Amino acid sequence: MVRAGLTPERLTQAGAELADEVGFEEVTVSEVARRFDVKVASLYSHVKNSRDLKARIALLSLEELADRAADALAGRAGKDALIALADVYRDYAREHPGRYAAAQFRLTPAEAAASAGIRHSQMTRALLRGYDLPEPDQTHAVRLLGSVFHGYVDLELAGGFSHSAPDSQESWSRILDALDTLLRNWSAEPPEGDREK
Amino acid sequence: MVRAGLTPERLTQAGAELADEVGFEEVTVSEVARRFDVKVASLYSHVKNSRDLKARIALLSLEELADRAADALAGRAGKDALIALADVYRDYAREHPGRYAAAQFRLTPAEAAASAGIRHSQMTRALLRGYDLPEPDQTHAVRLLGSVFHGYVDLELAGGFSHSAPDSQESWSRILDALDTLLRNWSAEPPEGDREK
DNA sequence: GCCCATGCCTAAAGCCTTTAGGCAACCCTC
DNA sequence: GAGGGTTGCCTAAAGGCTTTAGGCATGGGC
Repeated sequence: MVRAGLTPERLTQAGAELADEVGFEEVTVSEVARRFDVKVASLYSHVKNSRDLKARIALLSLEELADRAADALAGRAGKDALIALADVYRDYAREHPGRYAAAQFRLTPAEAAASAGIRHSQMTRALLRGYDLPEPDQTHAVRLLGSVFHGYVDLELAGGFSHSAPDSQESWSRILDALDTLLRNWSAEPPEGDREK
Repeated sequence: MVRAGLTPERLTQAGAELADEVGFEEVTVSEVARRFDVKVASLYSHVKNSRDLKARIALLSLEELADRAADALAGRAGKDALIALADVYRDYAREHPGRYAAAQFRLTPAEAAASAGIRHSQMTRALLRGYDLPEPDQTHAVRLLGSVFHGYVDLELAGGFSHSAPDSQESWSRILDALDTLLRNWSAEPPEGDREK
């Protein structure tokens, strides 16, 4: 019998495609095996278990996303860069919903440390150089941007903004405008926290 | 043999507790049955299927969250209200991670329409009354707040901000300050979109 | 006190995961 | 080019979750 030529990479790739088709949660070792026309047990020499397969898909997705982000950021700065980066996340999520969901997979600290996750925060930091924030604030801003990008994309994917005016693209643009303004005026704010609670 | 007294409500409640213990994804009809010391098949007279159970947990969580939000908002306005509402989401997610995850469950449009999801957007809108935004912008702002709250809480829960300075509480406060400023100056921005792309 | 409805049970099929052990195909060496 | 070892996929099997079908007994109502 002809060998199927399974490798962790090919399985991961197939898993990623499957994720985009049926949703990341529905990715199953069995279904991947079926797609290679191979018995399920065969996959277990290439992948530790179901969780391992999913983690690999997550790592692949983070990598792809980081590559796109790096591309988008090249040669841009300021608001231009902000919009470009934001659109990378949003577009990726729309093109590859399963992979995007995979990118949210809970990796172990060790896996996370070795993942492209690092590149993502580095790129956000690079982006923020254009806004010139002092250090503690830069981290706050990184977290803010991460939250908005992730939160918006996630809600949009969940169907939160569909079929209700104004359309999502408009909100997205307006929100990015607002973030740009916010970042440009970040320091020019009420001197210190007069926060309650 | 003594009857266990199963009802959809008690099953949902048990499911919610289970979710907080083991994670929403891991909630299983079998495990809930085990907790009632009852055979699995018995649950199927009270709950349509696994998906139905999860949807009920989602609805319960949305309801609880909305109740808390309503409480927190009562008698507050402006930044005070903003912080109170934001903290409701964050605190709920930290106290009940499983339920919080459940609140993100993809409901059908019909279920969503009948859920407390509506109350959530209404409350955000109520909160924004304190900032007095004209209509299209109000919707944009609702979406922005939803994105930040959801995004931040989600990333924090995923462990994104743990073990790295500055601590998460500080970023959270700073981000809410920034949002307040942003909302107060929302209209006072660059007249019209000079956005590219 | 009887009777029916309801509630939980047994049984069973289907699908997924994971491990163990086996045979055959491939590659490398002689 | 043949032998031999390694690697790759297979069969077998156990265990878990889901879901449906059909049965018996409990418990409330008459």
